[in-house]
Amino acid sequence: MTYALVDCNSFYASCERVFRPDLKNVPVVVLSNNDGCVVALSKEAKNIGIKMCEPWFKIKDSFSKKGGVAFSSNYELYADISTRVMQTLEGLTPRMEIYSIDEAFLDLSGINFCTDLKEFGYECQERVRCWTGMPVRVGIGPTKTLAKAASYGAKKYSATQGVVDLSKLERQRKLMSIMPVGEVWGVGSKLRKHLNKMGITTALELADTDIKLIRRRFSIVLERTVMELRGYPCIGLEEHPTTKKEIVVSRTFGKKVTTLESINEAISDYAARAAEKLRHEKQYCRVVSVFMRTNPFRLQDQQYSNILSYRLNTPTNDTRDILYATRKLSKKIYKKGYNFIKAGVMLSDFYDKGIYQSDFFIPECKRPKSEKLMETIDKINGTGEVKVTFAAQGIKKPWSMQRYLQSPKYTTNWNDLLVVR
DNA sequence: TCTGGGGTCCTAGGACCC
DNA sequence: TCTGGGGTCCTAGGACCC
Repeated sequence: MTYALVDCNSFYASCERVFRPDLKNVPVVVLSNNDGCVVALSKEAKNIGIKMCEPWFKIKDSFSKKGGVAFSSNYELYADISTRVMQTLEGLTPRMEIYSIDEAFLDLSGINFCTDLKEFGYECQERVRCWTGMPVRVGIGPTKTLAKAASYGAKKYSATQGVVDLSKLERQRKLMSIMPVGEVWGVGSKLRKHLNKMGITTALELADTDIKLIRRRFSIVLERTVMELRGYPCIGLEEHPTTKKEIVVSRTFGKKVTTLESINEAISDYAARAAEKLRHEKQYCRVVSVFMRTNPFRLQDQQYSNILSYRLNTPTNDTRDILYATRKLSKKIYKKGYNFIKAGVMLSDFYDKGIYQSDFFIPECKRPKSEKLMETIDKINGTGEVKVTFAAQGIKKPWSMQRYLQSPKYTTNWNDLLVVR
């Protein structure tokens, strides 16, 4: 096998730059919801010492003084640019897997017979840059884990100009010998600490560790990672997205919420969004859960966190059924006298349409014309600004998130089209 | 004042069955 | 004196990913 991992450089920050060429060479950061903390940063921002996940309020002043520019998250823009990048890549290979909003695995089997793989990598870069304005790097290897490692090398060492080919064993071992084990795909902070204690600090040392020992001390997951590092593919290409097993919609509130009424509004809003996602998956759910919690960073506040589930008699994807369940649940777990900062809705136990075991003793109560109604709502809400909502979702939504620094939706809203004077 | 959101997979342990 | 063995299913929790 030969895989290529195509990875966008500082994806969100690069998206902000696509329509703002003046930001070239300027430190750029993108913030999480409510302008909470840094979730993406350009190379220039890294160079002036900004770190991933840093709370914005702590670095705001010094960052602006150094000439940096910050943006609130603009997911409409990022999703659209992502689609363009993926469409461009699809033209370069017969088989590919969209792995995340900013990464794709390409199957290069066969391509290595017609062209030099490194050359192919540069062609990829050039085409994506030309067609979408997005800078990418390309890592190539015989397994997905090695392709990931190659991408790490391409990011870390500028001499590679963003393309690394690990087809050859000696190249694999050379890079792995200088790659910290924590950078390996599948090794997180907990595993890293554990491995370090055993004296394993580089990717190469992990690759050379006895496989039986790995299986005994850890699990089959790490065993696969080790085999992949040795060049034996254990993780295949997933071309077609699988149906989801759960759907979560949760948000931190723009400001603290104390009354059941407001928290109910927020939860109903998330429930409606979750139901919409469920219908998009063409699935029906049987279990609905609700959770809410206070702000753990406010040590002076009384803390409370709870989650509760409700099992419906019949799987549904009708927003009204889900709203009924979430209303019951939030009433049960809500407690007076607490400052809530976050809540969420979770849907699980999915079924395909009409395929489920119904209860012998409880008569089914199907809502009339449910499908047509939901379809119509989704259609209206999918077209633009005008939204049909349920009364429970509230009107003013004082709890909704705050985004003070958002860029225009250049590619998805007519009013936000770029104007050139 | 102020700290994100959305997923998957694996394992251990308990309940329960014959 | 002495109390088995084998299996499934479900759930919670932990780890990882972007």
